[in-house]
Amino acid sequence: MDKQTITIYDVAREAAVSMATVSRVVNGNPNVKPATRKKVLEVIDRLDYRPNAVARGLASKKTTTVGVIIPDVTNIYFSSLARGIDDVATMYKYNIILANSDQNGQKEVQVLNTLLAKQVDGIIFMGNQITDELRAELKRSRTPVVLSGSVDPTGELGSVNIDYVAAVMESITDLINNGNKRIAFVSGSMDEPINGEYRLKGYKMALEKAGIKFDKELIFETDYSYRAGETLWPAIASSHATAAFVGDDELAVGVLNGARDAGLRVPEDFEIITSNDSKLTEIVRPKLSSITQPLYDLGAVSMRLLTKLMDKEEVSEKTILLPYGLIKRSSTK
Amino acid sequence: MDKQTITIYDVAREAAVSMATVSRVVNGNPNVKPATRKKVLEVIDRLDYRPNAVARGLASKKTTTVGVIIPDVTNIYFSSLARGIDDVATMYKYNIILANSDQNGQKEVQVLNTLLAKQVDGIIFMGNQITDELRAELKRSRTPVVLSGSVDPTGELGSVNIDYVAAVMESITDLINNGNKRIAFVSGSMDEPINGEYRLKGYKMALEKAGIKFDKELIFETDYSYRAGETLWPAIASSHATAAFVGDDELAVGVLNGARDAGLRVPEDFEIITSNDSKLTEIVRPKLSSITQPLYDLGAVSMRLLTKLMDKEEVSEKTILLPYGLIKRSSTK
DNA sequence: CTGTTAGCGCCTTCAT
DNA sequence: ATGAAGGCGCTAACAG
Repeated sequence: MDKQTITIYDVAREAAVSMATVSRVVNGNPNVKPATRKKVLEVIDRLDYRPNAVARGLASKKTTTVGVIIPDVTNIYFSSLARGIDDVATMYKYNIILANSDQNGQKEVQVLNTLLAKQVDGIIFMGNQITDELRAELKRSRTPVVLSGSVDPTGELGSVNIDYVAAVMESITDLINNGNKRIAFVSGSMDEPINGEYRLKGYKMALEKAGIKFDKELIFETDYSYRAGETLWPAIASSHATAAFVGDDELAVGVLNGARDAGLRVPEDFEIITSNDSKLTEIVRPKLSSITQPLYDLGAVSMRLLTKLMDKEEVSEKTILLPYGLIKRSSTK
Repeated sequence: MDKQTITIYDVAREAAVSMATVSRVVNGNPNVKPATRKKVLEVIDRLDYRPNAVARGLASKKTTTVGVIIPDVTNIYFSSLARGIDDVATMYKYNIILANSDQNGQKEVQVLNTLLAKQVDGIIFMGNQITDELRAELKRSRTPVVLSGSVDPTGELGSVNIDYVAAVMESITDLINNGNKRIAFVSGSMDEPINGEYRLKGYKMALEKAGIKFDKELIFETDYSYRAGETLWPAIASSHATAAFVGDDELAVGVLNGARDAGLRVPEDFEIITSNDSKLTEIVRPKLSSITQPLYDLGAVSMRLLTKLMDKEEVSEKTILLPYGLIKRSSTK
């Protein structure tokens, strides 16, 4: 009936010591005579005792679990980050409660609240938009938070990502150097700072430097999905763009397939450069040129930063930028 | 400093009732006079009180969280299941602790133990092999378990999947009808029952029915990864197979690209049929023909089954088979 | 080095 | 309908 009935008290009795002592050996407290430690360990083993993490959490006010809010695990970009997060979490003895939010402000707030109710020691948030309500809740709870692969224009939250402005500027410049004058900018909602502020800025800077006039007809806003890219193709085609920068790999693959299924040759007739360098870029044909960013590391570093925050260590910089690169595969000339 | 200091006790004092009453309204216990309920609710709102789930878990012995052991979130097949699991979990007010195992027996046992230490109310396990040790641990803990998308030959664990034998048999038959006599069977480790028993059985049955002799040279065992498929291609080529059944989509894409990069035309020169009908099958060119299985639903149903088990409801059948299908896309004639 | 004693915040009988 | 009291299993001072 009961999950497990052996408590620290049983061990104490069997080993003829106090529960405090048992607690000490369980927690690796050095103040225990080797002999009694051995004895206790033996009893623990014999009784197959396992500390109840919930009770421990209540008493110590630390649950060794962190909440991870993710738009959709099914998206390879986010799941890659998640994997890095989990690995580092495990390394530091934490577990993660994963919750999908679909980038929906409502759900995010709700999920955050249940996470806080569960007394998570910290939170990692993925999502490109932070509603005011969410930000408010986040601040009210005095729980450490770090954004993973998401920017916070205000800089008040910990975050780790790459220099989107520079990365996009570089990739656009590349496209320009290949002779393209009309370059489509395809992304998710421009309301998301990462698109509307950072990436767009990089795009504009590159154009400006090359003396090309900005044309808002070349800006395409849609979802982060394969289907969205495919569907978008006709519109891109009629904009007379000869190349596209795309903000998400799945989306990029959609554009790629849209173009090819329409009879265009990539990169001869149309060039594409994408943003996340996920597995997908190598899986499709032609392989997609991409901004490279260390997805796994982004997650891993986020979690590492969070551990510091949770330990109340001093961190010199709450906003960490990881190196990015540009890899030319076969979707660009 | 403290995460949250308002306790049920504060609310009780402010509302001039006992904490028992507050507990009652919080838990929706009907034995509370509407008037006092209203008063309490008001104070709760004013003080912005939120029940501490850890304390609640300790007292009630239920944490409303379930553990999910997954080989790798980054694999689209598993993440699709995970998404279904999380959605249903949310629906039933549960949260999931997600832990990656890499299908490594050691890690699985370890992860299982920390999950149990955290007093999860139930466990969903994904992974194609259950080591004896793991099975033993699973049984010892009296925690409900259901396998999601994984078979348990012994049938003692709850599980939800599709009829792999029939599905594979059907797809192989299809390949045979297209004129193929030498069909490669590409899968993960044959030690995994899903491959070595179920799928292989379907494969053999189809051959037998068509009067084709089984040739073990056509059996290829490898990892579930894109790279593995690509790497495997030369071997497949030299086996003179004219078609392949593949047990995993990423792997199948690897084989596909391996074949195409080697100059073959698919499906004219080589046919491929894969197993999971994940997003990938539609993303690549040619699109992959596949056994179809409701990935999201597999996860969702698993979680639903788990809720029943956790509630100690009677379940007529612990092994649930969901319908599968076969979709002919462009990698088969 | 080891034991005692309070809680941690909430649920749950048992009375009233 | 409501209150009082005893845990749930463990940590954390505080004494010795």
